[in-house]
Amino acid sequence: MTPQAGSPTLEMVAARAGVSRATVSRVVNASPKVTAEVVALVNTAIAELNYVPNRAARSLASRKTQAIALVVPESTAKVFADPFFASVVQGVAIYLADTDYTLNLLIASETKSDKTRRYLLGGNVDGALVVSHHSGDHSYTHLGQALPIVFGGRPISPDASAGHYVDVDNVSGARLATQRLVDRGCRSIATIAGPQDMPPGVDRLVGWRDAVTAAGLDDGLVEYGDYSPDDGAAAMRRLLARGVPIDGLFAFSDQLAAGAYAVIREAGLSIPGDIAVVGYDDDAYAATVSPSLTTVNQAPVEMGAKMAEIVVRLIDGEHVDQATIMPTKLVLRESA
Amino acid sequence: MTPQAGSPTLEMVAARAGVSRATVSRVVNASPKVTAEVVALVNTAIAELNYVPNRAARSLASRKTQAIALVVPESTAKVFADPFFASVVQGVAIYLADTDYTLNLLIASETKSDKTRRYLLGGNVDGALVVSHHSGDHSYTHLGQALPIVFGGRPISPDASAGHYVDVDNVSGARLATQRLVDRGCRSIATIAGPQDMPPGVDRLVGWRDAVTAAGLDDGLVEYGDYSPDDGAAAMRRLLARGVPIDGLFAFSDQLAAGAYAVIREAGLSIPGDIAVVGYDDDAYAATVSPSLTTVNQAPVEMGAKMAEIVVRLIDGEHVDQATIMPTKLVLRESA
DNA sequence: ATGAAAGCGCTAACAC
DNA sequence: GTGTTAGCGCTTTCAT
Repeated sequence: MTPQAGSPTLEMVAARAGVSRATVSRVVNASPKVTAEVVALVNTAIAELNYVPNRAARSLASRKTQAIALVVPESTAKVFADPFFASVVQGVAIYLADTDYTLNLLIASETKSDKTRRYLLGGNVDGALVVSHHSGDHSYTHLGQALPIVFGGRPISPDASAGHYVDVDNVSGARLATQRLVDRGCRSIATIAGPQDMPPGVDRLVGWRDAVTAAGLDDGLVEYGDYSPDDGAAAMRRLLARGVPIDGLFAFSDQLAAGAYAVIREAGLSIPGDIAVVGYDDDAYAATVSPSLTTVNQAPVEMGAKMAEIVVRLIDGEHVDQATIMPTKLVLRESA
Repeated sequence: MTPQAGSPTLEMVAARAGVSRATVSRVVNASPKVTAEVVALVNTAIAELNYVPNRAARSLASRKTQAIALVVPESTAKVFADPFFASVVQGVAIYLADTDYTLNLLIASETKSDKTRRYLLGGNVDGALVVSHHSGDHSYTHLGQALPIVFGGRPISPDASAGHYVDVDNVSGARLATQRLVDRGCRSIATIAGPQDMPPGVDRLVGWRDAVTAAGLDDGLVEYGDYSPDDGAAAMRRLLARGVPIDGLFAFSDQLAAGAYAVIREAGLSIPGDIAVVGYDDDAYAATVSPSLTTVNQAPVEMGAKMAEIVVRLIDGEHVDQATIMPTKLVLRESA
């Protein structure tokens, strides 16, 4: 119980176990070529001393940081307000908690984006994860040459240099949602779509159109909005104003559906009686609202975990496909 | 433009600037005693070489990590699903982005809580932040002796050893909410309270009671729930079943209020006409629902920033009061 | 004000 | 299988 300044070092463990520092290092790093007896000896010393390896020293010597950066563009700072991204972060963190990697959370403000760049290139991390609202915002794409990077969301135009990414299958998610409407007998299915300048908006529209035309229905009932309840309400109003009867609605987000709900009620129509509706995201609102909303769940936690799994494999030098698409599932509730 | 393996080192900068490594180090660390000319010289070399100091080496030599851990107990993994915590995390991250500290996000699973402990004590970080749903869960409290720690949320029974914490003023938040009801003329104000085994629940009840009794009203209209919409609905049903007229309701969370909304409508009562209601949290639901919900905003982003500010000051050896209480504000909307 | 030199705690050849 | 020996890139006395 000799009082020691600071924490015990590898050298102290070596002394106590009566072996060399190299051997202790081997044990700590689970090298296969160390006698079982020696391993036991060393582990005992480690336990007695309550030894914890010093990361800085380890990184310096091994030239590995055992750290992974999670970059969140500040414009997307609401990321955390968005349950989808919050869950992605959670998935990443939980996955990494089971590895020896540490997670460095970075808020990359636009103004000093090269502070982030320097950080990533400065040898502070072994790899990086980038999540953004603007899946097109791959301003870090070219860093992919310098260190393993995995993006959340598909780049606008995926080319060879776009790097690795994990995306959600928006096309089939939307198709699933719309098919549900078809299956329950809807014959006039409208959609409140999102902006067409970003992949999710484009893909979901494709999915909706796929299902609608496959069923031999009209694919003209489209109005656009920007994922907010207000936009959803406005779009629904325009849809109703067309004068054509509508018996099914697919909204590109639960928030958009929220706005539509209000307008449908105002019009004296019932859900799902007169109009069945399906949303997208499976956010907190979906389960809470009345009637509860049938919606598409994108398994964001799994997506985050997958992203983390991929950087780690990339760091280990493994080959990983450029694109990884996560499946979506339909959550049936009362609205459709 | 000599091709160099890896990134430029301090030594290379020194060579290029024609000074010693010590001098470069001084410039990098903004030491006051270096001639302006030399500083300029060195900075030029740094810029030309695109030099970025190696963190590991720096930590090893200085015995500082320039990193702060943000610990999130896994039981609270839904933290990210909870807008309040998500915002706290955001506040922390944004604050630290402006400092030289790096943020290490840790999900501490109960099962291997000492992996976390070892990490914190292993010299990996200079300080730590702990946020938890169970503000009573201060299982890391005693680590406060070993390194600066700041908790989010007040400990069950704050004593000298409880360490530093930042909390929201739940008492006055609840008082504010209830007073609003009093001010608009409600004479029979009920509350759907949260569990009384945690500080927020206790404090908000105190605040409600304060305001209600100060107005000379009955303080018996209390029912409990666990912050979910379902519990809110059940509690509201019990409240209505009492047979006493109610014209005002204070719910301990917006989710609780969501449940109450449904029941109030079922009963054919209007909001705020028959019953005015005030929630707590100002979550996404509050603004979306109809009528929009008057609620208490706890400024979670500011709370996160404050926590970060405090650890940094603690790390710098400054004295900081054990408790820091953040103010809350009432957000007026349609429901009250 | 600047330089020389001695490590910080660990890993990684290379010997044995 | 285990020990020896160099560093990894930086900070920091201590001289000058």
